[in-house]
Amino acid sequence: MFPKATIARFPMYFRVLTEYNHQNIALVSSEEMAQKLGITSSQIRKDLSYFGSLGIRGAGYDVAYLLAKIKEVLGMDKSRRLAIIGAGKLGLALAGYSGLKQHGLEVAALFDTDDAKWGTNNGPLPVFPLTELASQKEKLGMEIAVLTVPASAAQPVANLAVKAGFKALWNFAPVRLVVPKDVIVQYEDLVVGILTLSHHLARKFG
Amino acid sequence: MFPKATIARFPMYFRVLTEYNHQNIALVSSEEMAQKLGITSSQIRKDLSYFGSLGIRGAGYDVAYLLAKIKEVLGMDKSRRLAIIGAGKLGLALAGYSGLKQHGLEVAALFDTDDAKWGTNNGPLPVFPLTELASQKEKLGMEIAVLTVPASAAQPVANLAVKAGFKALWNFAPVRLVVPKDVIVQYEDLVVGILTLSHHLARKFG
DNA sequence: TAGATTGTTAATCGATTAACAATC
DNA sequence: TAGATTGTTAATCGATTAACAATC
Repeated sequence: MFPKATIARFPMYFRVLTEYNHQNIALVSSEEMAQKLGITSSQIRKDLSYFGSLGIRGAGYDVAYLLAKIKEVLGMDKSRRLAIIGAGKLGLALAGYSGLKQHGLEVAALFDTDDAKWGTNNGPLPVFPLTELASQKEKLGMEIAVLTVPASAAQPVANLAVKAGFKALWNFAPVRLVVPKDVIVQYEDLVVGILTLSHHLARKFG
Repeated sequence: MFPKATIARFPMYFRVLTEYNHQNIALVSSEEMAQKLGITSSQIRKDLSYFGSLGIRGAGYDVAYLLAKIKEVLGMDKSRRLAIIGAGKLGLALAGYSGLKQHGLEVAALFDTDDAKWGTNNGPLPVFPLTELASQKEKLGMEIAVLTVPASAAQPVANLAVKAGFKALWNFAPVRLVVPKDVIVQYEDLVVGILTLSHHLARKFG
């Protein structure tokens, strides 16, 4: 629909606009934002233009208005609830990650097959048996399933999430998932970034 | 130098080849890998071609040879040591993340300004005062600094890392860092993926 | 040799950027 | 009106894909 590179930059726009908003700056030009973000002002204007004529010629962009628009595009106008499946280190770290809440995302519960993890001992959030995924989804109104399980468990867990009615999966396991085509999967591969660095180091220093 | 999209796919190639290797499969075609990875065989052949003529016409690719080559490209032939700066939830989760070790990356130590975190109580790895960054870098041979600190601390911490001699930074704080041009920064923005999902949900269901 | 699959070219697709008319 | 900055077009750049000659 919209260029995915454009959508990927919106969180960055959201943050810079939030900052301007806190500083009570009412108007900002694409050039000012570009400088701050290290990209071109053309790119910002083009990205925003996909969603209408959001600025004021000769003046810039109204910070509050643009912020509202960006929240709308990113689905942040409504608080989205997440289910984290896999209460291991990564799952628990994400559960406590403040960046999620700052972007209107709320972890509602964790799930695990390991009964030693069930309950509310691991932090402020409850860990439920994986078998309760479907019922808790309805009860707590969760929309996105976060997969922080070992690679071998990812596909079966994805099947359960699909059966439970989740239409969006955020998958941290390095495994291609097979899902019905009305279900979207976002893959998060943490090693790509650091291996890119490793590649550059190897090129430069061996 | 090489297309960054190509380098970003190499970790995926590494994993699929490791799997073939474990299954004692000696030869594999670009088409077989493509099916498994959900991409085109053209793309695989093109990606690999940047690094030489790595396959055997009519036969495919020698798994062990290609694996060695990919490790070399990604700098995995030598174990790279990481310093994690910021022993919060995310830092500790990364410290214990098995995916790093599986890709030849070794967390050697954590650093924090909070004296309550110093020592070896948080797990198998020591947490040092941030003031020891430079001395421990030399002692432990760390090359990559991982920034898991709050946004407000990111730039000062990056300055310290640069002063300590780190030439590669893996930055989880949503902040553009200013560094000398011989220092590479890889930005990791965890909210991009999930906000992309949120965007799709908003489009489809409101 | 016949069959298979690579490596590479050329075409296509998508994303970025420069430039400027429109307009506040 | 004069100055500024948007929104949009066209040019450029980079990445993907199809097709096929080269060759095992």
